[in-house]
Amino acid sequence: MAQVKLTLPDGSTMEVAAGTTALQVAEQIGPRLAKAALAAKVNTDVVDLSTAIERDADFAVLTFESPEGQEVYRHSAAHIMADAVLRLFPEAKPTIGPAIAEGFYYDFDVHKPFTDDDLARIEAEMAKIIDADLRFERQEVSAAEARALFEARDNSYKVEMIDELEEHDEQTISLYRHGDFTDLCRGPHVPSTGKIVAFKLTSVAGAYWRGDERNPMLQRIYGTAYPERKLLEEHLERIEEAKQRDHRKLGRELKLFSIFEEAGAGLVYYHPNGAMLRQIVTDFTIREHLKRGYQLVRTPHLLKSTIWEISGHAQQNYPMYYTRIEEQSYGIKPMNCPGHILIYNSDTRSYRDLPIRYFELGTVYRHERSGVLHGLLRVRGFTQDDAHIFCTPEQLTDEIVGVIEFAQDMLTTFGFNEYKVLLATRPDNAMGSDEMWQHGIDALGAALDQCNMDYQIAPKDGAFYGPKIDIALKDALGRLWDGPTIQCDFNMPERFDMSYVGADGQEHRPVMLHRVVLAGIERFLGALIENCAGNFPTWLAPVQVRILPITDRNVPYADEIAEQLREEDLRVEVDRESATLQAKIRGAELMKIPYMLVVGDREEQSGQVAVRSREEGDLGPRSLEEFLEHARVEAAMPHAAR
RNA sequence: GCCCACGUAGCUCAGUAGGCAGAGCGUGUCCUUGGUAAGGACAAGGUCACCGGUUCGAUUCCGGUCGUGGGCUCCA
Repeated sequence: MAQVKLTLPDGSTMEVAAGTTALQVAEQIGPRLAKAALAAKVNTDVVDLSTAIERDADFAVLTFESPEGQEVYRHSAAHIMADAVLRLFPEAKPTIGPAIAEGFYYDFDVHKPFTDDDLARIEAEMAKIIDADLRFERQEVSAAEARALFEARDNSYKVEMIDELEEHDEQTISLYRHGDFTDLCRGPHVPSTGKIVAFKLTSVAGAYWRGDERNPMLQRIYGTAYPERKLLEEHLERIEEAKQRDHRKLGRELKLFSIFEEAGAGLVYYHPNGAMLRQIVTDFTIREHLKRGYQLVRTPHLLKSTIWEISGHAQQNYPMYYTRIEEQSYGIKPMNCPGHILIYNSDTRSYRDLPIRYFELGTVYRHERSGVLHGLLRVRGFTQDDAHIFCTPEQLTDEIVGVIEFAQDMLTTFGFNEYKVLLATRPDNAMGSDEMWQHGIDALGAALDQCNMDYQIAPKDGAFYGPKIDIALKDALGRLWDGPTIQCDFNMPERFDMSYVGADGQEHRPVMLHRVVLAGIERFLGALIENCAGNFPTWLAPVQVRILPITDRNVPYADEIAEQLREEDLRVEVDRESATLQAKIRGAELMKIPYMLVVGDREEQSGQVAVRSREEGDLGPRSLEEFLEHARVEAAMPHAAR
């Protein structure tokens, strides 16, 4: 019998008889691996363990350790869930059910939404299916056969998917069956339902078919699955811990901000601590912009609606607010670009002036739909660290590199190490010539490469007016929120007839870049709070030092120390409560204040302070000067890493 | 905006099968003046989100509005 040569992930090779299944290969490598095996990877294809290997290939056994293995595992769990749902609700129509980052979901068309009680029943039914250890079997049929199968079940969703597969020239349609449940599915799957050890259905939600709100709303059940009970429990604990870092919870506890129901959804009120935090962040941002050759500008919140007609926002029905002043319609700005363009256009610009970089902490209002509002992460009124760069086509790549580096520096300085970068390309409804688009995309891509950024292409995800780079930050629960963005704009310069005089004495159209680094300050603060769990580094902490007098006798000394620290521009407060030292320490710890200075009779006599740090606890007594030497450094605004 | 769940004291939450509303924390006063994460006593705090309906009577049941949470979509 013919032998085939397999190259394993460690680079070693092994020979097996042609026709050997992936599972048999795993068994030959080792019994433990075979037991943990969920699927296999042959060259670049992820396949069932029952797949026979017919020719030489790169070969890897996939376990739960690998992302692909997790995906297979959870996708199989989704099938089991769909089976359980159909057993309990025979009229339900399964649509799609993929694995996602931390679990899986399945969308069903049902007459009545699922309740929490239903989830428990579905879980119980899933347990039965798992106990029965039913084999997952792959079956390949023609599109016609597949269509007949799902038409018989009156499942138009699956029929629609089969039609699309056919359009994409798929030769055969694969089905996966376990027990009496058969689903349209590319696969692969784990060998049998018994492989699923620990699972939990976490929530029900509405979701539109294909994510389009014009389509019917389906009922989505979310769940997750792990090969060990312990891993599932750890996952659930992680979620609990993440909830402790939720910026909405910390915002209340640390007295940072409020959103008042009676005053309007999505509108933020900063309390003294939050306003201080915000001020430090924006002061820092302004300084960093000035360092990088940006010029500060400032534009009004109201512009005549005629401006929004020129910009095109009015015609596009951009979700903005309008008001009337003496019979004139005004729009409340949802973005700052028109204002910056007016300033640019107020004078004749030469190529020698470019690039021009206008920067503004611009407060904008957008009518975000009620269902999407979320703490500070999605609001209706927010302030952007917004800039517009006007440059020549030749300057474009350098300008983009400058912004990417700026964004990297700022994210690093604020402690964000995890983010996702997307380069969005031309959508179907785009305006502008192919050349312009290609120039923009090339410039963005070249800049990303020059900055050694890992990025993914988001095809057709650009704005209609130009391609863009989006950088997304993660919140406590791992959800992504758009942060820095750099957008090329081929539309506005046309609409506002912008120009500069070139070296040739002719008028030219400048290239325009929209960019935000922190993005929405509100959103940035929300992400910042979650990222550091409210333990702001000393330079950002709204209160840097709290002085804790042990008895009322020591209050005047505490005040004296506070005065000296304020002279040094430290943010200090004195705890005057008639409470025990323990209680005062607890209070300061709960407020996550970086330094506590305990002052009692002993300190008063020696002229010292007893330092306690949030991170390191009791550091013992020292002179005020000694504390200050250290605190001055920590409290100083950093120079962005670069 | 759409689907589901929810809205009781400043916060976290009990409770009322329709009959005068509860706890802990926090706050105030008093006592206590203490040495590195909660000292004690007493007190004040609620049109049970808002508006309407059913009812002898609604915080509780029904409808609407506003808001919140988890999703969908969109976006900084």
